[in-house]
Amino acid sequence: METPAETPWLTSTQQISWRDYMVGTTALTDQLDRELREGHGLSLHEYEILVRLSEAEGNAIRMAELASSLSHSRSRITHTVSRLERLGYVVRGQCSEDGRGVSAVMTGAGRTALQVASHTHVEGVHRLLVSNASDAELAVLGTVFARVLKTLGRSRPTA
Amino acid sequence: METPAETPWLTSTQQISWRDYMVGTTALTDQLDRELREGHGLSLHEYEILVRLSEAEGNAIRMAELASSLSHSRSRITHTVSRLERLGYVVRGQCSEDGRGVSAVMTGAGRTALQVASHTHVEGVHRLLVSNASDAELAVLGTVFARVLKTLGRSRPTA
DNA sequence: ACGAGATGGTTGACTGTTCAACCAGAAGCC
DNA sequence: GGCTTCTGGTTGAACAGTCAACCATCTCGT
Repeated sequence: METPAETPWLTSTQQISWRDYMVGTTALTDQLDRELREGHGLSLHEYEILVRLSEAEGNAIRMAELASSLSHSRSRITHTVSRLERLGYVVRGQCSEDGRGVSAVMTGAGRTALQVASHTHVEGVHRLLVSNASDAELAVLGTVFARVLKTLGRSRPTA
Repeated sequence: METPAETPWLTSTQQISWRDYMVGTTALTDQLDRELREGHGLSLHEYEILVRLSEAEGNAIRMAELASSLSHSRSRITHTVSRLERLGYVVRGQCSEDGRGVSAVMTGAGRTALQVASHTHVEGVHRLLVSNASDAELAVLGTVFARVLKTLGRSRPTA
């Protein structure tokens, strides 16, 4: 922990890949977020929450589970869900079986908003990312980041 | 623009890849940012700016160029450079050849801070990403996002 | 040479995220 | 039962980023 020991410097090829990835990801998420906001007044993060809810049993997911499934902090989820609640797309419900628990539940309006917005979103993902990668390449993205997630394991923020 | 025409829905395989990528990227950048902050009081974005400056002729780059090379808005660069200036790692300089131009110039303290922080950063990138991908896979990341950047072309924010 | 428009950069208000502090309920221990 | 500790969730302040408005300078057409 004291001496950095041998720092494993990246080769210049690796550096270039890393940089393209970093900048490209920034530009991509920025653009998707912008399109969703302009078209539907919904941020990309809000949209992702609605997607998770739409797939869940009873359209309900507990806050902590939402947090970990998106790699967001609990406090961030609290704020974002509050916004969605203000929009009328979600309501909070008490969780049976755990007195502390709170679950976010998607409303009918939320489902409708999601369905409308999904066209914009999916079209964007397709145009910007999917059409720029073969199925094999896209699969590489997926598996690499699945490994990253596994490496990070439970070391995610809990504030 | 009116009818969404045919929305190109993703296959479920594509969806899984997309989601792993999204969540994994969030977790990865979050972790790298955290390590840099805790170890060196520098955000990942600030660090990236210092890297660009360290590679530039005279350790100086114009604000707009910095913005486009990082896919950040100009206003964002203004704010971030101001922070770096407050830290003493950067100073602003008038740009010869263009009266409007301002260039960020890295100071000696900035170079030192960058060198120290680079161990943490590179070690993190290696541990979390590089060691989770073969060279070929890493290259795929790079080329895919290079294509994404090309697709986005000059449609990046300019505010 | 001059006006119209594009580009470069900053500012200030607003929105979103983080962080630390906090309360409430659950779980484990004796 | 009554501690202690851990987990779930919220809160409010501080901080980072966006957005729109703004001024200055450069560019180009005429």
